[in-house]
Amino acid sequence: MATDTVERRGRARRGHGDELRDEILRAAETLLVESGDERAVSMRAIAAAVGCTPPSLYLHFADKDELILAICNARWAEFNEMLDRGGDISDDPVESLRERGRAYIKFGMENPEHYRLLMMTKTDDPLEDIADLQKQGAVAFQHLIGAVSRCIESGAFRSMDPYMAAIVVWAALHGFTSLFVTAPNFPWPDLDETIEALLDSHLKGFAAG
Amino acid sequence: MATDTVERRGRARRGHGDELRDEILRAAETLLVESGDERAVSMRAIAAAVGCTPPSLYLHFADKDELILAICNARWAEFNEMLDRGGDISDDPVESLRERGRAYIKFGMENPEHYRLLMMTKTDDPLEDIADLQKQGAVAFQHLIGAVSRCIESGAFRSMDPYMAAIVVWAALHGFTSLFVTAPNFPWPDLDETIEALLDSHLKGFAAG
DNA sequence: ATCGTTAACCTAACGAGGTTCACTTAACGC
DNA sequence: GCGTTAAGTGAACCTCGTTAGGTTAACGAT
Repeated sequence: MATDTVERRGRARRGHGDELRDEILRAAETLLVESGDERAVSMRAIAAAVGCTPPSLYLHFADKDELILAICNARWAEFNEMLDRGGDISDDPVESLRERGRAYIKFGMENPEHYRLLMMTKTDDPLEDIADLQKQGAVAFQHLIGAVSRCIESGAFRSMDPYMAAIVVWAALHGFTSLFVTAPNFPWPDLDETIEALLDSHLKGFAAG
Repeated sequence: MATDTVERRGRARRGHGDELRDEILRAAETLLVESGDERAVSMRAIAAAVGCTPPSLYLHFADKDELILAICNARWAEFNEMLDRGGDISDDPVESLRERGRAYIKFGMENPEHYRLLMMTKTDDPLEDIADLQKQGAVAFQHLIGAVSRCIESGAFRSMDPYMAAIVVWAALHGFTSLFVTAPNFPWPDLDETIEALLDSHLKGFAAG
């Protein structure tokens, strides 16, 4: 746990106190990604990386949870963007859903620590605190419902409740992604193949007829 | 965080030092279930609940991780038993797989904290430490592969790699369970219905023809 | 130039957590 | 009774999140 203390950053000019906030977020994220371990992201380690003292963090975040939440918010935006880009690849509704699924799993596998924070951390914080987070998650889910709905409307999928179907798809994507993130050393078969099998089976299960 | 200090337990008789080990595990498990929060399970809280001092815990467990691991091991045994009981309900392979799935989700929903520990905690401990745990998880997985294989052999499922298919089923079951455990306040549709939809879609996806 | 105000920080400390080390106490065989 | 030793303490160390209160430097006004 090499607490890399960096030289002290100079004081910000008046009216520019918010600059510290960004530096904190960047440092925390770097710490998270490089260590790959949430426990390495301590308030003290963040402060050391930024070049300030721990109490200074509290000028911008009420507590550690809020700091972590801020990181998550930023990542959700990126996540959503990736998913939508995936969904936009094809005009065919089923192929579009498939690409959305690929993008989902890809994001999780490439950003395991973020995925863990976003999707695998229990949130029993009061609802106001995580309103933004919920909103962004809800957006992702709404888009997924939309993608499924288009498959149904196009006649490719049998008639079914899109909400329910979206949950089933989400469960499958999240299930594989979170298993992989949790146990990367499991003897997974070829990953691309697995992903396709997973998507195949669902799309067949939903197919009309 | 009412650190319920219980009256001090008497010293065990000579040769019966291991009795403390069981008391520790029971106390830790009670603490985990009643608080529903992993953070409430501190070494100090466990010791207080047992009626001994924190250092005494280290007579039986090398560190906290090992203690938690021991709880997991006990629960895996129970989990596996539940799954197999579910699988034994029917002679029809597909229905048997379905019951196995129901049992899986049921266990997770009824034991959220245990499920979180068993299936959602990253294990980058050296492999020796978690060998038992891996073994028990592997047993569960082998049984699942068996259940899927019987579906294929019976002709109910199309010809496919059972290993791959088992992973797909596992991902779906784990996906729903872990989502529920992580966000119990999400507006889930009727749970039984969701479970059936989830299983239906997969079984249809695997169906022969 | 310098002074007062105040935004932007820091020092020191608290309590809780995991863990360790040196020490004590009580159960048993003799 | 008496030594041996299994079975346990007590006090401390270090890290962590967090807070209360003090300090300092950037700026506008004079």
